[in-house]
Amino acid sequence: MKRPLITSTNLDQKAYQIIKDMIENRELKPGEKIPQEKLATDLGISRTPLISALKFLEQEKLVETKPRRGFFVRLFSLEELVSIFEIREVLEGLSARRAAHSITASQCTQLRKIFEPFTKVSNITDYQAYSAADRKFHNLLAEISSREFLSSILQTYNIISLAYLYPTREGLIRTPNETIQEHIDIIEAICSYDPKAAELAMRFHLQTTAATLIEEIQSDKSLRKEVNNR
Amino acid sequence: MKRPLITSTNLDQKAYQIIKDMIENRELKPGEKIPQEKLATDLGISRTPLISALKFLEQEKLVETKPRRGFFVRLFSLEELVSIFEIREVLEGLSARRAAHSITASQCTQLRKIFEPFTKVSNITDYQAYSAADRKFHNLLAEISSREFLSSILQTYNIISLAYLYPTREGLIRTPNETIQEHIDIIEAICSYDPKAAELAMRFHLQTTAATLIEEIQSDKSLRKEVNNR
DNA sequence: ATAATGATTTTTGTATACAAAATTCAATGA
DNA sequence: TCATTGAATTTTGTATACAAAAATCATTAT
Repeated sequence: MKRPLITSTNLDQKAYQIIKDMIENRELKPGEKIPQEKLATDLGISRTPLISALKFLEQEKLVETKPRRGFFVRLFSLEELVSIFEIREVLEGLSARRAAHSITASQCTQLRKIFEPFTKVSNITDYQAYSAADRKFHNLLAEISSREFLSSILQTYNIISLAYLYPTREGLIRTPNETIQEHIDIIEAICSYDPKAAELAMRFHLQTTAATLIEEIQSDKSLRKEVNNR
Repeated sequence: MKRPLITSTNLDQKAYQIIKDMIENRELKPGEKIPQEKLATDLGISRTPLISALKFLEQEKLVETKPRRGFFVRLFSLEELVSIFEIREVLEGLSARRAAHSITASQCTQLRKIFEPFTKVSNITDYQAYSAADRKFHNLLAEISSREFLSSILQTYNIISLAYLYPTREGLIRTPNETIQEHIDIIEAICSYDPKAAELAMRFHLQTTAATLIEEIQSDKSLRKEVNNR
C-alpha cells in the first residue's frame, strides 16, 4: 500500500497513527518484527520519531519490545483475548449506558444507518462488510458516549479484538445472522433513552460473543494456531 | 528527595517508573511543566530515554504535550475525575468479581490485614494511613484478579484518583468512618467466593464515592480551584 | 552433511548535534 | 510606570553518530 511521506511537525503522532492502521488492517501481522530502519525510510522519517510512535503502541499493548531485539507486533493468546472481551463487556456496557443519556436524534439515525444494508436481506453473506459495520458501530457508540478516557481505552481493545481474530471469518466470532438482532436491540434501547436496557443489551451481546469464543477454544484446539495467523 | 542515578539498559522504563512515582507522590504537581534537561541531568541520563518515558506517561494520560512547549503533568477537571470514577466502578467491579473466583486463603488474610488497624478503633483519625491502606487495597485486589490488562488500566486511574485529589483530605473523598464498612463488605464477599455480591459491593462503594464527589462539585464550587492545588 | 566457530554485517540503545520555535530579558518609547 | 520591541538565551523536535549486542554468514572440523 502506497503511503504519502510524512511532513511537518509531530512526526511521532503521525507515525503512530499509520503504524496503528497497519496493525489494524494486518499490513503488520501479530508476531512480526518491526524493522525500524526500513519502516523509518519508508515513512520518510528518522528512527527517533518512529521509536517514539512505537513506545506509544507499546503502552497500548499493540506492540511489545524484547530487550536488545527490537519491537514486535504483540501476540495474544486466546485466553488474553477472552480477558479483553471481559473488559470490553463492562466498558462498552458503560458506553451504551452513557450514550442512552445523551444521544441525539441525528446520532440515532447514524447508528441505525450502519446496519440498514443488512436488515433487508434474510441471510447476510458479506462478512467483510458486516465486520466493518460492526467495528464502526462500536467506535461510533464510544464517541457518542462522549467519554474521552473510555473511548481511548476501547479503541485499543477493539483494534486488538479485530486484528487478532481476523483470520477467523474476517474477525467475526459469530455469524452476522446471529448478531444482527443484538445490534439492533442495543441501538433501539439507546434510542429510546433507556440506559439500563442499553447496558444490559450490550453486555449480553459481548458476553455471548466471549462465551462463543471460549467454547471454540475448548472444542477446537486448532483454532489456537489459527488466531495469530501462523 | 534523593534518588539513585539510573544505570544499565532500558533507561526509559526506569525513568518511567521514577517519574510516575514523582507524580503519584506529588513531587511533580498537576499543571507543572516538566523540565527535560534538568530532569535528565538529575536522573543521570540523556534526553532520549527521558522523552521515551514521557511518551509512555502521555499515553497513560498522566502527562500531556503542548506542541513546541513541552511536557506538563496533566490537569484534570472535576468532571473528568467523575468520568474516571465511572470507569473505575465497572472495572473494579469486574476485578472484585474475578477475585472472588480465584482468591486463596492467604490472599484473603492479606486483604483483611490491610484494614485491621482501623477495625479496632471506633473513630479513625489517621487519614494519611487510611488513604494508604485504601490504595493498597485497590491495587492488591487488581493483582489478585490476575488480569494483566485490567490491572494496568486500573493502576493508571487509581494514581490519577489519588494524586489529583490529594489536596482534598489526603486524597479521600469520604471519611474513613464512612467507608470502612464498605471495604470490609467487599473483602468478605470476595472471601466467601461470592462473585456477584463482590461486584455489587465494589460498585456500590465507588458509585457512592463518585456521588459524593459530584455533590461537592455542585455545593461547593470552591473545591474546583482546590483540586489541582492552585 | 551437520555442527561448531569466528568474522562480518545489521540493529539496537543511547548520546549528541543542530535548526527552528518559544521564552526571557533588557532597552526603548509612550 | 507600563507596554513594546527585538536581541540573547533556552528548549524543543528531529536527525545523526556510535558503541555494544545480536543476527547472519562463511569457514573449518567432525
